[in-house]
Amino acid sequence: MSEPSGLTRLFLKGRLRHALTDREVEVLDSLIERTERVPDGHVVQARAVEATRSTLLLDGFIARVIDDEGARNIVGLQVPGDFVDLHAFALKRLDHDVVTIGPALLGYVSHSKLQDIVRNEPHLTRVLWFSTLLDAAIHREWILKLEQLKAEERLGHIVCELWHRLNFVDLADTHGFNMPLLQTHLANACGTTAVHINRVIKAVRERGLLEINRGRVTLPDRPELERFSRFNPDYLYGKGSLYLGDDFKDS
Amino acid sequence: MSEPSGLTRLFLKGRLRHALTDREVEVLDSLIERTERVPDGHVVQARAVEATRSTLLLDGFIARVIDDEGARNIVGLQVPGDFVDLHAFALKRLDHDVVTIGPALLGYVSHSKLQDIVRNEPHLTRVLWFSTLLDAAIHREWILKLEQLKAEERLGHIVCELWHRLNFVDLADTHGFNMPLLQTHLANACGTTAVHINRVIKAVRERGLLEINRGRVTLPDRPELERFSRFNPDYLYGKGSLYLGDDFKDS
DNA sequence: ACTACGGGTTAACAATTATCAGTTGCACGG
DNA sequence: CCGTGCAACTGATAATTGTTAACCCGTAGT
Repeated sequence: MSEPSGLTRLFLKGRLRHALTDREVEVLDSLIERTERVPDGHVVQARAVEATRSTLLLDGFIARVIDDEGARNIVGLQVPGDFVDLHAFALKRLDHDVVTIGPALLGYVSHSKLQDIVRNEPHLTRVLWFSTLLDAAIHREWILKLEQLKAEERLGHIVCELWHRLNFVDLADTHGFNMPLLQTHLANACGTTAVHINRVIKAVRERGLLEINRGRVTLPDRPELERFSRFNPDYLYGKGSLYLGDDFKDS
Repeated sequence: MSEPSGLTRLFLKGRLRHALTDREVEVLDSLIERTERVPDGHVVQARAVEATRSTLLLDGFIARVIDDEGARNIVGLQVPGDFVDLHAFALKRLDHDVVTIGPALLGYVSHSKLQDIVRNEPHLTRVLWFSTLLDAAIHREWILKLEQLKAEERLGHIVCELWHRLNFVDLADTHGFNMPLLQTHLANACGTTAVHINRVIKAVRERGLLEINRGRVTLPDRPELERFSRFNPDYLYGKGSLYLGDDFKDS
């Protein structure tokens, strides 16, 4: 089950992974106690329930969801390599649900093992901390997007973000990427309605910037889409971005 | 300068502070190396600049700001007791600016001292981690608010949030609270324009739910405003909330 | 083959919010 | 005292988005 390649090989790939020593990578891999394949709509971690483990997303997509009077609202998305509820380790109970979109492969890490990391591995602890704050940086960009952009730009923005995040883990190609999100999900994540997102998808397609069908997203002219959506990938802390320096050489 | 009461006495007050031992409180207080009074608009930590210290907000208000083509957009607010750029310790460089709104009193903590904490104080480390994730939880609620609510409800929501957060640190009273935010700032944080927020303020005032003038916010009927704004304070992880259990007794 | 269903699509109309172009009121410096 | 500047406020109009109510089109099941 735990191959030489390592179950955690996508964790922070394209970001801070290079700051990990070989030993730390081994420690990380040894954390995963069990993997599980789960179906669409599986609740990985429910809000308000005391968490005793955290989950690495090995394959598939996951949404952070907050219920608001019956409606399920997406407040975040996760892609393979993301430690989807690592923050449940520090928070103990989440304020939201973590739910799969489409089937997914999960790897579980008990909090007692994380506890050992915090006690014995200061550098690794800091890297784990970093990874939870990466989500917060993405949250902030979503806030900006929702405050500032109109629906067409929001759609472009989220698509660009997904492309970059998938590209970090080698799941995107120059022409686009695969994803299981329905128009409903995109609408939800863009703070608009299914009807409107449909119009918007059409409009952006007619600009020649974006194709979405049957789980496949095509970006005929990504640079132009990024310009159009006022997208700048720096906030993703990718290698070479403005915000990811060489500051992790030291402990 | 460092009184017996302690400069960090507001940190996590009303939340996890009770999980700290007396010794840990002492350690925390010893972190503050220097305090400084700064004017309105002071940049506490600039984006993309390598951070060597973090800042505790002792008095005043602070905004998290992202520039987008000249416009400064507020993506978060901080109140006294908040460790406003603690996440710069794990991230090293921030994706946004941290800026005072009105004059403020700051307390500085060097990252080398935080480094010592991470090495020697696993429980305190986890509490600090918790405090950064609290901001992420607030980010998520803002995302929900921007996705779901209309301007009147957004305004009510942000005001309710501020009341609760200030109440944790004893800076709110039953009738309201003081704050230096202008209508421009509120508009910004609600993802709307100054013109529109002005109309919205008027409308909510006419409902008898809210008064805002000259830095004073009055809430004649807070429970009703919370209902109106679909506000539920659980996400603030206050004592007694659904999400803050007794899970921190252990290390 | 027929039906049910979920997701995508469209049109007409209504509600919300942005934009533009001001006015008012107050505080401050000269 | 006057002028300047900033914040608050307002009206008219345009743009964006929401709502409602459909229809289309595959796929799965009977």
